[in-house]
Amino acid sequence: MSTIQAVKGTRDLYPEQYAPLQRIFDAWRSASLRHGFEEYEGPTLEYLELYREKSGDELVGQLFCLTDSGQRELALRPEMTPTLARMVAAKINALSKPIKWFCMPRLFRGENVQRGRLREFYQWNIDVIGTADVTADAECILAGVEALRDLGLTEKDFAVHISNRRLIAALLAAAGIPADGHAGAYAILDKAGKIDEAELARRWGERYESHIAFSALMDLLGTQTIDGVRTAASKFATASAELDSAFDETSRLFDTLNEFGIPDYCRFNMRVVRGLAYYTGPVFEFFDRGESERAICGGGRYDDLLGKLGKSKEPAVGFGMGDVVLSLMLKDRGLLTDARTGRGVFVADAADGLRGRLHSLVASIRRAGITAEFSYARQALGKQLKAADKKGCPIVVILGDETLSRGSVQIKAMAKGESREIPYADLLTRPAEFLQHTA
RNA sequence: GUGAGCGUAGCUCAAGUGGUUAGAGCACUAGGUUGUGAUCCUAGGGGUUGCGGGUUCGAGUCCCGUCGUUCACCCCA
Repeated sequence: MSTIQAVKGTRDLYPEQYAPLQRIFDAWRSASLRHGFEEYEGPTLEYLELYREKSGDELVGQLFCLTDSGQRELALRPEMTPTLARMVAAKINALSKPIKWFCMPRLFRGENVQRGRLREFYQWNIDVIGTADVTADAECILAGVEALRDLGLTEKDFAVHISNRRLIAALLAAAGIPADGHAGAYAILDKAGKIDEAELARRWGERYESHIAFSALMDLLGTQTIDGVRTAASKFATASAELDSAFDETSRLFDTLNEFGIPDYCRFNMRVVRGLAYYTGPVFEFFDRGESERAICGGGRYDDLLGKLGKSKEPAVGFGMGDVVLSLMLKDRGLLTDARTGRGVFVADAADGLRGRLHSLVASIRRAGITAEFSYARQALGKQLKAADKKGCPIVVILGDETLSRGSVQIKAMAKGESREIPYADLLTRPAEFLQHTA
Protein backbone atom coordinates (compact mmCIF):
# COMPACT_ATOMS: atom_id res chain seq x y z
CA MET A 1 0.00 0.00 0.00
CA SER A 2 1.25 3.43 -0.85
CA THR A 3 2.00 5.59 2.14
CA ILE A 4 0.76 8.65 0.29
CA GLN A 5 -3.00 8.97 0.40
CA ALA A 6 -5.34 11.12 -1.64
CA VAL A 7 -5.46 14.66 -0.31
CA LYS A 8 -8.10 15.29 2.36
CA GLY A 9 -11.49 15.91 0.83
CA THR A 10 -10.52 14.79 -2.69
CA ARG A 11 -11.61 11.66 -4.51
CA ASP A 12 -9.86 9.04 -6.60
CA LEU A 13 -12.47 8.37 -9.24
CA TYR A 14 -11.90 4.86 -10.58
CA PRO A 15 -13.86 3.85 -13.69
CA GLU A 16 -16.55 2.24 -11.56
CA GLN A 17 -17.11 5.55 -9.75
CA TYR A 18 -16.48 7.83 -12.69
CA ALA A 19 -18.94 6.04 -14.99
CA PRO A 20 -21.99 6.88 -12.87
CA LEU A 21 -20.69 10.41 -12.48
CA GLN A 22 -20.60 10.69 -16.26
CA ARG A 23 -24.32 9.97 -16.29
CA ILE A 24 -24.84 12.99 -14.08
CA PHE A 25 -22.66 15.11 -16.36
CA ASP A 26 -24.64 13.90 -19.37
CA ALA A 27 -27.92 14.89 -17.70
CA TRP A 28 -26.55 18.32 -16.80
CA ARG A 29 -25.18 18.98 -20.25
CA SER A 30 -28.21 17.61 -22.06
CA ALA A 31 -30.66 19.67 -20.00
CA SER A 32 -28.54 22.80 -20.50
CA LEU A 33 -28.38 22.42 -24.25
CA ARG A 34 -32.08 21.63 -24.55
CA HIS A 35 -32.89 24.83 -22.71
CA GLY A 36 -30.70 26.88 -24.99
CA PHE A 37 -27.59 27.30 -22.86
CA GLU A 38 -24.09 27.29 -24.35
CA GLU A 39 -21.13 25.71 -22.58
CA TYR A 40 -18.11 27.75 -21.54
CA GLU A 41 -15.07 27.09 -19.40
CA GLY A 42 -12.60 29.26 -17.55
CA PRO A 43 -9.31 28.84 -15.73
CA THR A 44 -9.06 26.84 -12.53
CA LEU A 45 -6.69 29.45 -11.15
CA GLU A 46 -7.73 33.05 -10.61
CA TYR A 47 -6.19 36.02 -8.87
CA LEU A 48 -6.99 35.97 -5.19
CA GLU A 49 -8.21 39.52 -5.58
CA LEU A 50 -11.19 38.33 -7.65
CA TYR A 51 -12.65 36.60 -4.60
CA ARG A 52 -11.63 39.25 -2.10
CA GLU A 53 -13.69 41.85 -3.89
CA LYS A 54 -16.81 39.78 -3.85
CA SER A 55 -16.64 37.81 -0.66
CA GLY A 56 -14.58 39.71 1.85
CA ASP A 57 -11.59 38.46 3.84
CA GLU A 58 -13.43 35.94 6.00
CA LEU A 59 -14.22 33.73 3.03
CA VAL A 60 -10.68 33.99 1.72
CA GLY A 61 -9.75 31.73 4.63
CA GLN A 62 -11.57 28.86 2.89
CA LEU A 63 -9.69 29.34 -0.35
CA PHE A 64 -6.77 27.26 -1.52
CA CYS A 65 -4.24 30.00 -2.14
CA LEU A 66 -0.78 29.90 -3.64
CA THR A 67 1.90 32.29 -4.72
CA ASP A 68 3.51 31.73 -8.10
CA SER A 69 7.18 32.28 -8.90
CA GLY A 70 6.36 35.83 -9.92
CA GLN A 71 4.91 36.52 -6.45
CA ARG A 72 1.34 36.65 -7.81
CA GLU A 73 -1.29 35.69 -5.26
CA LEU A 74 -3.54 33.08 -6.82
CA ALA A 75 -6.43 30.90 -5.68
CA LEU A 76 -8.07 27.71 -6.89
CA ARG A 77 -11.58 28.71 -7.86
CA PRO A 78 -14.12 28.08 -5.08
CA GLU A 79 -17.08 29.01 -7.29
CA MET A 80 -17.70 29.89 -10.90
CA THR A 81 -19.66 33.13 -10.72
CA PRO A 82 -16.72 35.54 -10.35
CA THR A 83 -14.99 33.94 -13.35
CA LEU A 84 -18.21 34.15 -15.33
CA ALA A 85 -18.66 37.78 -14.34
CA ARG A 86 -15.07 38.55 -15.34
CA MET A 87 -15.43 36.83 -18.71
CA VAL A 88 -18.76 38.45 -19.48
CA ALA A 89 -17.59 41.88 -18.37
CA ALA A 90 -14.58 41.67 -20.68
CA LYS A 91 -16.79 41.20 -23.73
CA ILE A 92 -20.05 42.69 -22.57
CA ASN A 93 -20.51 44.92 -25.59
CA ALA A 94 -19.86 42.12 -28.07
CA LEU A 95 -22.23 39.58 -26.54
CA SER A 96 -25.86 39.46 -27.55
CA LYS A 97 -28.25 39.49 -24.64
CA PRO A 98 -29.55 37.57 -22.91
CA ILE A 99 -26.40 35.54 -22.41
CA LYS A 100 -27.30 31.94 -21.53
CA TRP A 101 -24.23 29.98 -20.53
CA PHE A 102 -23.52 26.85 -18.52
CA CYS A 103 -20.44 25.22 -17.10
CA MET A 104 -19.55 22.11 -15.09
CA PRO A 105 -16.41 23.20 -13.28
CA ARG A 106 -14.33 21.45 -10.66
CA LEU A 107 -14.31 23.69 -7.62
CA PHE A 108 -12.11 23.78 -4.51
CA ARG A 109 -12.99 24.85 -1.00
CA GLY A 110 -10.87 24.40 2.09
CA GLU A 111 -13.84 23.38 4.20
CA ASN A 112 -14.31 20.83 6.91
CA VAL A 113 -14.95 17.53 5.22
CA GLN A 114 -18.19 15.71 5.89
CA ARG A 115 -20.57 13.39 4.15
CA GLY A 116 -21.86 15.28 1.14
CA ARG A 117 -19.18 17.89 1.52
CA LEU A 118 -15.72 17.66 0.00
CA ARG A 119 -12.88 19.99 -0.81
CA GLU A 120 -12.91 19.28 -4.52
CA PHE A 121 -16.14 18.66 -6.39
CA TYR A 122 -18.03 19.30 -9.58
CA GLN A 123 -20.76 21.89 -9.78
CA TRP A 124 -23.18 22.49 -12.61
CA ASN A 125 -23.69 26.23 -13.13
CA ILE A 126 -26.22 27.83 -15.40
CA ASP A 127 -26.73 31.56 -15.69
CA VAL A 128 -28.79 34.01 -17.69
CA ILE A 129 -27.21 37.45 -17.92
CA GLY A 130 -28.66 40.60 -19.37
CA THR A 131 -32.33 40.39 -18.51
CA ALA A 132 -34.34 41.29 -15.43
CA ASP A 133 -37.32 39.29 -16.66
CA VAL A 134 -38.25 36.57 -14.17
CA THR A 135 -38.95 34.27 -17.10
CA ALA A 136 -35.19 33.72 -17.01
CA ASP A 137 -35.39 32.71 -13.34
CA ALA A 138 -38.14 30.27 -14.21
CA GLU A 139 -36.15 28.86 -17.10
CA CYS A 140 -33.15 28.18 -14.87
CA ILE A 141 -35.38 26.33 -12.43
CA LEU A 142 -36.98 24.43 -15.29
CA ALA A 143 -33.59 23.30 -16.60
CA GLY A 144 -32.62 22.14 -13.12
CA VAL A 145 -35.83 20.19 -12.67
CA GLU A 146 -35.51 18.56 -16.08
CA ALA A 147 -31.92 17.46 -15.42
CA LEU A 148 -32.98 15.76 -12.20
CA ARG A 149 -35.95 14.16 -13.95
CA ASP A 150 -33.57 12.77 -16.54
CA LEU A 151 -31.67 11.11 -13.71
CA GLY A 152 -34.85 9.39 -12.57
CA LEU A 153 -35.92 11.72 -9.75
CA THR A 154 -39.53 12.87 -9.46
CA GLU A 155 -41.62 15.35 -7.48
CA LYS A 156 -41.68 12.71 -4.75
CA ASP A 157 -37.91 12.91 -4.45
CA PHE A 158 -37.20 16.62 -4.51
CA ALA A 159 -38.86 20.02 -4.39
CA VAL A 160 -37.86 23.53 -5.36
CA HIS A 161 -38.27 25.95 -2.50
CA ILE A 162 -38.54 29.50 -3.73
CA SER A 163 -38.45 32.84 -2.01
CA ASN A 164 -37.70 36.40 -3.08
CA ARG A 165 -35.18 38.59 -1.35
CA ARG A 166 -36.77 41.65 -2.82
CA LEU A 167 -40.21 40.64 -1.57
CA ILE A 168 -38.92 39.91 1.92
CA ALA A 169 -37.13 43.25 2.00
CA ALA A 170 -40.31 45.03 0.88
CA LEU A 171 -42.33 43.22 3.54
CA LEU A 172 -39.88 44.14 6.28
CA ALA A 173 -39.85 47.74 5.09
CA ALA A 174 -43.65 47.80 4.89
CA ALA A 175 -43.73 46.68 8.52
CA GLY A 176 -41.50 49.58 9.47
CA ILE A 177 -38.27 47.67 9.96
CA PRO A 178 -35.35 49.87 8.88
CA ALA A 179 -32.89 48.59 6.29
CA ASP A 180 -30.10 48.02 8.81
CA GLY A 181 -32.27 45.47 10.60
CA HIS A 182 -32.92 43.34 7.55
CA ALA A 183 -29.77 41.22 7.76
CA GLY A 184 -30.66 40.17 11.30
CA ALA A 185 -34.17 39.23 10.17
CA TYR A 186 -32.77 37.14 7.31
CA ALA A 187 -30.55 35.29 9.77
CA ILE A 188 -33.59 34.40 11.88
CA LEU A 189 -35.56 33.27 8.82
CA ASP A 190 -32.63 31.05 7.89
CA LYS A 191 -32.69 29.47 11.35
CA ALA A 192 -36.41 28.72 11.26
CA GLY A 193 -36.90 24.97 11.14
CA LYS A 194 -33.38 24.41 12.42
CA ILE A 195 -34.09 25.62 15.97
CA ASP A 196 -37.21 25.06 18.04
CA GLU A 197 -40.14 27.44 17.93
CA ALA A 198 -39.66 28.83 21.45
CA GLU A 199 -36.08 29.81 20.67
CA LEU A 200 -37.21 31.27 17.36
CA ALA A 201 -39.88 33.33 19.14
CA ARG A 202 -37.32 34.57 21.65
CA ARG A 203 -34.88 35.73 18.96
CA TRP A 204 -37.63 37.34 16.92
CA GLY A 205 -39.16 39.00 19.96
CA GLU A 206 -35.91 40.71 20.91
CA ARG A 207 -36.00 42.98 17.95
CA TYR A 208 -38.89 42.52 15.54
CA GLU A 209 -42.01 41.66 17.56
CA SER A 210 -43.24 45.27 17.57
CA HIS A 211 -43.16 45.37 13.75
CA ILE A 212 -44.34 41.90 12.86
CA ALA A 213 -46.04 39.76 15.49
CA PHE A 214 -44.48 36.34 15.89
CA SER A 215 -47.80 34.71 14.97
CA ALA A 216 -47.78 36.62 11.69
CA LEU A 217 -44.20 35.50 11.09
CA MET A 218 -45.27 31.89 11.62
CA ASP A 219 -48.08 32.38 9.12
CA LEU A 220 -45.55 33.66 6.61
CA LEU A 221 -43.17 30.77 7.25
CA GLY A 222 -45.97 28.24 7.02
CA THR A 223 -47.40 29.18 3.67
CA GLN A 224 -46.36 27.46 0.47
CA THR A 225 -48.06 29.82 -1.95
CA ILE A 226 -47.66 33.43 -2.90
CA ASP A 227 -51.35 34.05 -2.13
CA GLY A 228 -50.72 32.76 1.36
CA VAL A 229 -47.98 35.36 1.73
CA ARG A 230 -50.36 38.10 0.57
CA THR A 231 -52.93 37.06 3.16
CA ALA A 232 -50.40 36.87 5.97
CA ALA A 233 -48.80 40.17 4.96
CA SER A 234 -52.12 42.04 4.90
CA LYS A 235 -52.19 41.82 8.70
CA PHE A 236 -49.14 44.03 9.24
CA ALA A 237 -47.83 45.51 6.00
CA THR A 238 -48.80 48.91 4.68
CA ALA A 239 -49.18 49.07 0.93
CA SER A 240 -46.38 50.46 -1.17
CA ALA A 241 -45.45 50.51 -4.85
CA GLU A 242 -42.34 48.46 -4.15
CA LEU A 243 -44.31 45.83 -2.26
CA ASP A 244 -46.87 45.57 -5.06
CA SER A 245 -44.11 45.26 -7.61
CA ALA A 246 -42.30 42.56 -5.59
CA PHE A 247 -45.52 40.60 -5.16
CA ASP A 248 -46.22 40.94 -8.86
CA GLU A 249 -42.72 39.72 -9.78
CA THR A 250 -43.02 36.70 -7.51
CA SER A 251 -46.48 35.85 -8.82
CA ARG A 252 -45.26 36.00 -12.40
CA LEU A 253 -42.42 33.67 -11.51
CA PHE A 254 -44.84 31.09 -10.13
CA ASP A 255 -47.23 31.59 -13.05
CA THR A 256 -44.41 30.90 -15.48
CA LEU A 257 -43.31 27.79 -13.59
CA ASN A 258 -46.92 26.64 -13.85
CA GLU A 259 -46.93 27.22 -17.57
CA PHE A 260 -43.65 25.34 -17.87
CA GLY A 261 -45.51 22.38 -16.37
CA ILE A 262 -43.62 21.97 -13.11
CA PRO A 263 -46.01 23.32 -10.43
CA ASP A 264 -45.76 20.04 -8.51
CA TYR A 265 -42.09 20.67 -7.93
CA CYS A 266 -42.32 24.27 -6.80
CA ARG A 267 -43.44 25.88 -3.58
CA PHE A 268 -42.92 29.15 -1.83
CA ASN A 269 -40.75 28.96 1.26
CA MET A 270 -39.75 32.11 3.07
CA ARG A 271 -37.05 30.23 4.99
CA VAL A 272 -34.94 30.09 1.87
CA VAL A 273 -32.61 33.02 2.34
CA ARG A 274 -29.30 31.89 0.85
CA GLY A 275 -26.21 32.90 2.74
CA LEU A 276 -24.82 35.00 -0.03
CA ALA A 277 -25.24 38.71 0.37
CA TYR A 278 -25.32 39.33 -3.37
CA TYR A 279 -28.76 37.94 -4.10
CA THR A 280 -31.23 40.68 -4.97
CA GLY A 281 -34.44 38.98 -6.11
CA PRO A 282 -35.88 35.48 -6.34
CA VAL A 283 -33.81 32.84 -4.56
CA PHE A 284 -34.36 29.10 -4.60
CA GLU A 285 -33.03 25.82 -3.32
CA PHE A 286 -33.69 22.29 -4.51
CA PHE A 287 -34.32 20.00 -1.55
CA ASP A 288 -34.12 16.28 -1.16
CA ARG A 289 -37.54 15.21 0.11
CA GLY A 290 -36.03 12.21 1.90
CA GLU A 291 -35.26 12.12 5.58
CA SER A 292 -32.13 14.18 5.36
CA GLU A 293 -33.72 17.18 3.63
CA ARG A 294 -30.46 18.10 2.04
CA ALA A 295 -30.10 21.06 -0.30
CA ILE A 296 -28.89 19.79 -3.64
CA CYS A 297 -28.87 23.06 -5.49
CA GLY A 298 -29.09 26.75 -4.77
CA GLY A 299 -29.31 29.92 -6.73
CA GLY A 300 -31.12 33.13 -7.44
CA ARG A 301 -31.02 36.55 -8.96
CA TYR A 302 -27.93 38.72 -8.47
CA ASP A 303 -28.54 41.94 -10.37
CA ASP A 304 -25.76 43.97 -8.75
CA LEU A 305 -22.83 41.58 -8.79
CA LEU A 306 -21.64 42.09 -12.35
CA GLY A 307 -21.64 45.82 -11.81
CA LYS A 308 -19.31 45.37 -8.83
CA LEU A 309 -16.91 43.11 -10.69
CA GLY A 310 -17.09 44.78 -14.07
CA LYS A 311 -17.77 48.14 -15.57
CA SER A 312 -21.41 47.83 -16.49
CA LYS A 313 -24.27 46.61 -14.35
CA GLU A 314 -26.12 43.66 -15.81
CA PRO A 315 -29.03 41.80 -14.26
CA ALA A 316 -28.34 38.09 -13.86
CA VAL A 317 -29.77 34.87 -12.46
CA GLY A 318 -28.31 31.42 -12.05
CA PHE A 319 -27.67 28.45 -9.82
CA GLY A 320 -25.06 25.92 -8.84
CA MET A 321 -25.68 22.20 -8.31
CA GLY A 322 -22.92 20.08 -6.83
CA ASP A 323 -22.27 16.46 -7.72
CA VAL A 324 -21.62 15.21 -4.20
CA VAL A 325 -25.02 15.49 -2.54
CA LEU A 326 -26.74 14.62 -5.81
CA SER A 327 -24.69 11.42 -6.08
CA LEU A 328 -25.60 10.45 -2.51
CA MET A 329 -29.26 11.12 -3.22
CA LEU A 330 -29.25 9.01 -6.39
CA LYS A 331 -27.35 6.26 -4.63
CA ASP A 332 -29.90 6.15 -1.79
CA ARG A 333 -32.59 5.53 -4.38
CA GLY A 334 -30.64 2.97 -6.40
CA LEU A 335 -30.47 5.32 -9.36
CA LEU A 336 -26.70 5.59 -9.48
CA THR A 337 -25.54 2.50 -11.30
CA ASP A 338 -22.41 1.57 -13.12
CA ALA A 339 -23.18 2.26 -16.77
CA ARG A 340 -20.08 0.65 -18.22
CA THR A 341 -21.38 -2.82 -18.96
CA GLY A 342 -23.51 -4.27 -21.68
CA ARG A 343 -22.05 -2.65 -24.74
CA GLY A 344 -19.97 -3.67 -27.67
CA VAL A 345 -18.88 -6.66 -29.67
CA PHE A 346 -16.13 -9.08 -28.70
CA VAL A 347 -14.21 -10.65 -31.55
CA ALA A 348 -12.60 -14.03 -30.83
CA ASP A 349 -10.57 -16.50 -32.83
CA ALA A 350 -11.02 -20.22 -32.38
CA ALA A 351 -7.82 -21.34 -34.10
CA ASP A 352 -4.25 -20.23 -34.65
CA GLY A 353 -3.33 -18.21 -37.69
CA LEU A 354 -6.41 -15.97 -37.70
CA ARG A 355 -5.07 -12.98 -35.79
CA GLY A 356 -4.60 -10.94 -38.96
CA ARG A 357 -8.21 -11.34 -40.04
CA LEU A 358 -9.35 -10.73 -36.47
CA HIS A 359 -7.46 -7.43 -36.33
CA SER A 360 -8.93 -6.33 -39.67
CA LEU A 361 -12.44 -7.19 -38.56
CA VAL A 362 -12.06 -5.39 -35.24
CA ALA A 363 -10.84 -2.23 -36.96
CA SER A 364 -13.67 -2.40 -39.48
CA ILE A 365 -16.32 -2.76 -36.77
CA ARG A 366 -14.83 0.11 -34.81
CA ARG A 367 -14.73 2.33 -37.88
CA ALA A 368 -18.46 1.70 -38.25
CA GLY A 369 -18.95 3.32 -34.87
CA ILE A 370 -19.47 0.14 -32.88
CA THR A 371 -17.43 -0.68 -29.79
CA ALA A 372 -15.29 -3.76 -30.38
CA GLU A 373 -12.93 -5.62 -28.05
CA PHE A 374 -10.55 -8.57 -28.41
CA SER A 375 -7.74 -10.31 -26.56
CA TYR A 376 -4.22 -9.16 -27.39
CA ALA A 377 -2.88 -12.68 -27.29
CA ARG A 378 -4.32 -15.80 -28.90
CA GLN A 379 -6.02 -17.73 -26.14
CA ALA A 380 -8.24 -20.73 -25.82
CA LEU A 381 -11.72 -19.86 -27.08
CA GLY A 382 -13.15 -20.56 -23.65
CA LYS A 383 -10.91 -17.90 -22.17
CA GLN A 384 -11.91 -15.36 -24.77
CA LEU A 385 -15.58 -16.01 -24.12
CA LYS A 386 -14.92 -15.62 -20.43
CA ALA A 387 -13.23 -12.30 -21.11
CA ALA A 388 -16.19 -11.21 -23.27
CA ASP A 389 -18.58 -12.15 -20.50
CA LYS A 390 -16.56 -10.20 -17.96
CA LYS A 391 -16.60 -7.12 -20.14
CA GLY A 392 -20.34 -7.44 -20.54
CA CYS A 393 -20.27 -7.75 -24.32
CA PRO A 394 -23.66 -9.07 -25.47
CA ILE A 395 -22.31 -10.23 -28.85
CA VAL A 396 -19.25 -12.32 -29.70
CA VAL A 397 -18.04 -12.80 -33.26
CA ILE A 398 -16.08 -16.05 -33.58
CA LEU A 399 -13.59 -16.60 -36.37
CA GLY A 400 -12.84 -20.29 -36.92
CA ASP A 401 -11.22 -22.50 -39.56
CA GLU A 402 -14.32 -24.57 -39.97
CA THR A 403 -16.75 -21.73 -40.63
CA LEU A 404 -14.23 -19.67 -42.61
CA SER A 405 -13.81 -22.60 -44.97
CA ARG A 406 -17.45 -21.94 -45.85
CA GLY A 407 -16.67 -18.20 -46.02
CA SER A 408 -18.63 -17.39 -42.89
CA VAL A 409 -18.19 -16.45 -39.26
CA GLN A 410 -20.26 -17.19 -36.19
CA ILE A 411 -22.17 -14.52 -34.29
CA LYS A 412 -23.03 -15.59 -30.79
CA ALA A 413 -25.61 -13.87 -28.61
CA MET A 414 -24.28 -14.31 -25.09
CA ALA A 415 -27.55 -13.93 -23.22
CA LYS A 416 -29.33 -16.71 -25.11
CA GLY A 417 -26.24 -18.74 -25.93
CA GLU A 418 -27.45 -19.04 -29.51
CA SER A 419 -25.40 -18.36 -32.59
CA ARG A 420 -25.84 -17.91 -36.32
CA GLU A 421 -23.52 -17.76 -39.28
CA ILE A 422 -23.04 -14.84 -41.62
CA PRO A 423 -20.63 -14.29 -44.54
CA TYR A 424 -17.25 -13.02 -43.35
CA ALA A 425 -16.84 -10.67 -46.33
CA ASP A 426 -20.19 -9.00 -45.66
CA LEU A 427 -19.39 -8.48 -41.98
CA LEU A 428 -16.00 -7.03 -42.86
CA THR A 429 -17.37 -4.49 -45.34
CA ARG A 430 -20.74 -3.66 -43.74
CA PRO A 431 -20.45 -4.44 -40.02
CA ALA A 432 -23.21 -2.04 -39.01
CA GLU A 433 -25.84 -4.06 -40.88
CA PHE A 434 -25.19 -7.11 -38.77
CA LEU A 435 -24.14 -5.67 -35.44
CA GLN A 436 -25.59 -2.21 -34.89
CA HIS A 437 -28.98 -3.20 -33.59
CA THR A 438 -27.49 -5.76 -31.25
CA ALA A 439 -24.52 -3.93 -29.83
C1' G B 1 -11.68 25.90 13.63
C1' U B 2 -14.04 22.77 18.15
C1' G B 3 -15.63 17.94 20.18
C1' A B 4 -16.37 12.63 19.69
C1' G B 5 -16.04 7.71 17.10
C1' C B 6 -13.34 4.76 13.60
C1' G B 7 -8.54 3.21 10.49
C1' U B 8 -6.41 -4.92 9.76
C1' A B 9 -5.55 -7.61 1.88
C1' G B 10 -8.70 -3.97 -3.75
C1' C B 11 -13.84 -4.72 -0.84
C1' U B 12 -16.70 -6.70 3.64
C1' C B 13 -14.88 -8.44 8.10
C1' A B 14 -12.09 -12.18 11.88
C1' A B 15 -7.87 -12.48 15.26
C1' G B 16 -10.36 -14.11 24.76
C1' U B 17 -8.07 -9.89 29.69
C1' G B 18 -1.06 -7.98 25.03
C1' G B 19 1.37 -14.12 23.51
C1' U B 20 4.03 -18.66 17.74
C1' U B 21 4.48 -17.38 11.01
C1' A B 22 -2.33 -11.82 11.27
C1' G B 23 -7.06 -15.40 8.82
C1' A B 24 -11.89 -15.98 5.85
C1' G B 25 -15.42 -14.72 1.98
C1' C B 26 -15.75 -11.80 -2.37
C1' A B 27 -12.50 -9.79 -6.14
C1' C B 28 -7.84 -10.72 -8.98
C1' U B 29 -4.26 -14.40 -11.64
C1' A B 30 -3.38 -19.35 -13.38
C1' G B 31 -4.81 -24.44 -14.13
C1' G B 32 -8.70 -28.35 -14.63
C1' U B 33 -10.78 -27.19 -20.23
C1' U B 34 -5.85 -25.95 -27.47
C1' G B 35 -13.66 -24.92 -31.05
C1' U B 36 -17.77 -22.30 -26.96
C1' G B 37 -18.75 -17.98 -21.27
C1' A B 38 -21.78 -17.70 -16.44
C1' U B 39 -21.55 -22.96 -12.38
C1' C B 40 -17.98 -26.10 -10.12
C1' C B 41 -13.01 -27.84 -8.40
C1' U B 42 -7.68 -26.79 -7.49
C1' A B 43 -3.62 -23.68 -6.85
C1' G B 44 -1.44 -18.82 -6.57
C1' G B 45 -0.32 -13.56 -5.88
C1' G B 46 -1.45 -9.91 -2.63
C1' G B 47 -0.45 -7.03 4.56
C1' U B 48 5.59 -2.43 7.25
C1' U B 49 -2.33 -4.05 10.81
C1' G B 50 -2.75 4.31 7.86
C1' C B 51 2.07 6.59 9.40
C1' G B 52 5.71 7.88 13.40
C1' G B 53 7.20 7.36 18.35
C1' G B 54 6.57 5.18 23.41
C1' U B 55 5.51 1.22 27.34
C1' U B 56 6.72 -4.19 27.43
C1' C B 57 10.50 -10.17 27.34
C1' G B 58 6.60 -9.58 23.56
C1' A B 59 1.89 -4.63 20.53
C1' G B 60 -3.14 -5.42 15.29
C1' U B 61 -4.46 -5.08 20.71
C1' C B 62 -2.11 -0.29 25.71
C1' C B 63 -0.23 5.22 25.57
C1' C B 64 1.19 9.82 22.74
C1' G B 65 1.53 12.36 18.17
C1' U B 66 0.19 12.70 13.12
C1' C B 67 -2.62 11.75 8.60
C1' G B 68 -7.22 10.04 6.74
C1' U B 69 -12.37 9.12 7.53
C1' U B 70 -17.42 9.39 9.91
C1' C B 71 -20.80 12.25 13.02
C1' A B 72 -22.18 16.81 15.55
C1' C B 73 -21.21 22.19 16.09
C1' C B 74 -19.48 26.37 13.05
C1' C B 75 -19.80 27.67 8.07
C1' C B 76 -21.82 26.88 3.44
C1' A B 77 -20.01 31.06 -2.58
